[in-house]
Amino acid sequence: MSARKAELTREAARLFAERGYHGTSMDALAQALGVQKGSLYSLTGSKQELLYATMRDGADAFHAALDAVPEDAPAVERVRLALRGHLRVVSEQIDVATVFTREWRYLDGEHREEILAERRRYEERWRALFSEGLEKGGLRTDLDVAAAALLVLSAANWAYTWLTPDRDTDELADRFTAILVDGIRGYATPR
Amino acid sequence: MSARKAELTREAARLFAERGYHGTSMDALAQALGVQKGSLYSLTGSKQELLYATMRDGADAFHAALDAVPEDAPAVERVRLALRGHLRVVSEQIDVATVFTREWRYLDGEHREEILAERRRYEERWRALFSEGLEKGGLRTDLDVAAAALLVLSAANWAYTWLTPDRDTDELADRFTAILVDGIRGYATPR
DNA sequence: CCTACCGATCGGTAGG
DNA sequence: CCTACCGATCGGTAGG
Repeated sequence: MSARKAELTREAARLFAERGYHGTSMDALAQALGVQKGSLYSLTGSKQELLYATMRDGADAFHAALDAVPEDAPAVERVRLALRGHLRVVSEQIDVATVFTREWRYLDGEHREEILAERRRYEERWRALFSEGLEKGGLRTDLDVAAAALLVLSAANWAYTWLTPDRDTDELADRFTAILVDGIRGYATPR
Repeated sequence: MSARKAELTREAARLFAERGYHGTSMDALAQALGVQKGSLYSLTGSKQELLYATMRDGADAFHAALDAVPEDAPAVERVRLALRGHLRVVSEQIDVATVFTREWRYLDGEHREEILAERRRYEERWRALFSEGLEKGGLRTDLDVAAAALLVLSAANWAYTWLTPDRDTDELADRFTAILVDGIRGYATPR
């Protein structure tokens, strides 16, 4: 992939994140790159293709973050690292993460099905984090695994709306984990 | 407001939620109502006005839900009821909640500022729930109030993507609260 | 990478 | 609520 094409893909992600897919015209995209609209079509086949490229980047980044979580670590530790990984992707690739999280519905045809499958698989892997923790021990035995996974992943999926580059995402992930692990109730809990 | 105008607003919310503001044409909206496009303009001044009407409905519904949380209840109970209220709005007005949560950025001018202020105020009220709980007691004294509010409200804000009419939202809110209150760690915590 | 263009569709209006 | 229309813009293409 040429440097120019990479530039186009990056700029497309930025505009799709800022104005939405349907709110971004090929003309605006061309202006952002300093060329005429027609010139874009030597670098990409269509606007849809640019959306799909961003989606693939997002799916790959989020799955790679989960791949880095060690399988043999304690359950609570795995959740902490998974959350760190997710927030790090959002922070370092905010445009890609935003488009992946919010604009997937504007994909057409097979690409839509493919990305939807990636999203489902990602959620599935998060649920496995909790269900494996329950099996191997480390999580309370009466834990509602589905609800716990839904709670954490929901918070993670909303992060693109408030994460700014200046925030320490690792520390924030650890704060979330601390709340999630020991709760908010007001009496001493065992350390 | 005539019944016909209410129908238009409802249908606009539905299409904005399904296809996004920029992905919904006035022609598609007219078709959904079984009239010609030009006829819509006797019921509304513009497409923006329809977006704004939906936003107002959303802001009013979410704030009304928080109004119903008693001020003198214990902190944990207030969080539980606030979460119930939020999820109930999402469940009962899924289209309005979706548009309010996801499409506010496509509002122009003063309406945009107004709705943004409503959203900020809503978040502020959630944070107050936690900070008041910390002051009056009921929450652990070492709680990171900002992180706790961000965690819960983030999860709530993502709910429009997975809440279906068949789910018992009150029960789900209670499950979330249970996890949040006592944590997920695997040893007995005091009841 | 540009110029010039395609048919289709956009939000909105006039006049009835 | 309809018909007929407005200028602007849409994604995309041809030919260079």
